[in-house]
Amino acid sequence: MSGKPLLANRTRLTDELAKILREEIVSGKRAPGERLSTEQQLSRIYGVSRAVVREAISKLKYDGLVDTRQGLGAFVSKSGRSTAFRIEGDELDQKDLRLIFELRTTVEVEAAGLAAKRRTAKQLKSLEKALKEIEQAIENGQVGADADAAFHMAIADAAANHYFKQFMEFLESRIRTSISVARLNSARYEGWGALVQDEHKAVWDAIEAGDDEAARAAMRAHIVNAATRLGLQKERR
Amino acid sequence: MSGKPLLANRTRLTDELAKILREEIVSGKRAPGERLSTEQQLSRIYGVSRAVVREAISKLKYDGLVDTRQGLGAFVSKSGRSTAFRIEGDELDQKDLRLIFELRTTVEVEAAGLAAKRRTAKQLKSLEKALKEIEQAIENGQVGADADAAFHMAIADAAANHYFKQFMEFLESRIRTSISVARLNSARYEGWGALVQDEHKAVWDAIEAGDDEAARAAMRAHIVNAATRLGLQKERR
DNA sequence: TGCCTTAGCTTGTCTGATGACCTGATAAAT
DNA sequence: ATTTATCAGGTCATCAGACAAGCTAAGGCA
Repeated sequence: MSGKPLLANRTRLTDELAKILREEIVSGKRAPGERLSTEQQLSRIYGVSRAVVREAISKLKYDGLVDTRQGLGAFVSKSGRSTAFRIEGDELDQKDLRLIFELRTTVEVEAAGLAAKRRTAKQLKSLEKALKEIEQAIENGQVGADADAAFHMAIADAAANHYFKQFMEFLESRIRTSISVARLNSARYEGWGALVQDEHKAVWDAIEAGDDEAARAAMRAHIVNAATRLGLQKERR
Repeated sequence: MSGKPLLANRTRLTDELAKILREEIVSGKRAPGERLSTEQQLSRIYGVSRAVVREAISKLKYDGLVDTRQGLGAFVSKSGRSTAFRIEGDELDQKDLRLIFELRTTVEVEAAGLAAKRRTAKQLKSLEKALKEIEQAIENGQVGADADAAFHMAIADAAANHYFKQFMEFLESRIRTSISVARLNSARYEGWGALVQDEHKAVWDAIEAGDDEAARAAMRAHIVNAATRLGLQKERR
């Protein structure tokens, strides 16, 4: 007997309504500051319960598109812009991945520079530890993706700006699955791991020396090479 | 009687619960893939109604931290990390504002560099138009915040990377209110507007000339100066 | 064994009700 | 007449209970 919706493709009423309302706002159909219909009205208009309406509005409120005030109603917020930075979609195509890598490069390069200037002795230790773990992973023939991520996060720590760290974590986790896929398709060759480790070492040396310009250059080289290895861009220079 | 919460600082139960659950997940207390307590259990545990629990979970689901499946339950998503980048809090203090400015500087500097390399004739026109509008606003004695934002967004357009643009928009809108406050407290003096406009002009010149390094330098100088004017950092150099 | 049914749990949705909060009008006090 | 207190109505925030839809697993039946 059917039982079709085994997949999670069933759209919840809540999501549908949220999508409709969002469209109306971002398209400018509803002006900033304008008051939305009441929950009861929306409930009648779209033929759903008030609970669904509330959850839908809750989403928009969460994104900063609307503000609600008890006893007053819900209003389109002034800015009309989202207060969250999102990267939609599960599977990112090469083009998007390349663009995101561009953003990531920018942030991580600067983070390396800041780390060189600000790193504490303790943070240097963490970096060294991460470096050694990558080395071990490579020796064991593993990919070392986790250790690699730990190294980058240690740099973010040393940059002493938790917004950098949060954003780098976000980007990393967002592209992680796509990268795993790309990694499988990327060519491997003898000495691959040693090459990567040389790049890491260069970044570490610069950070230890407190040379921010060198750290930036080393990190840029590392990420550009990583992108190249993943087939995201042509060889550079 | 009380009736204390006349201010809008009243925290909704929904937000409180969402915050608690979020903490548990990002801190790793709840492992990826793990099943959350049922709505009824959470309802009992935290002493709130199921509707509140549902809205709280809905937020986490929206951020990609949990997945829910009808008849099964709610699960911490595999990555355990958010698919959205947020900056919480309404009023940001000077320290946070300074850190965010650091991130913003990084991204916008690179955007200016990319714009210098990629800008089309049409985008150059848009930039010029925005520049003139700022000039006009200054002549009329206005602050020209909107025109200024338009200029920066035009640069983001020219950078030909919509993730840069989205992120710049996000950061701009996120710190806008805080900046307005800071702006009121910042000292103004004769020739203030002309100085700012000179900085904009320098950025424009470099982008028009296609000189990415000059564009980066000019944008960096502009934002650092802007931060200084807002009292976010000491004079540099 | 292998298929099928069914019971029980969980999320999704609905309904109705109460309390908190805001606005605007009205009544009371000065 | 102006200000202050009170009230009524609308609206969101929260609650409680119920049913529908989807899933799992344990038994029942061939």
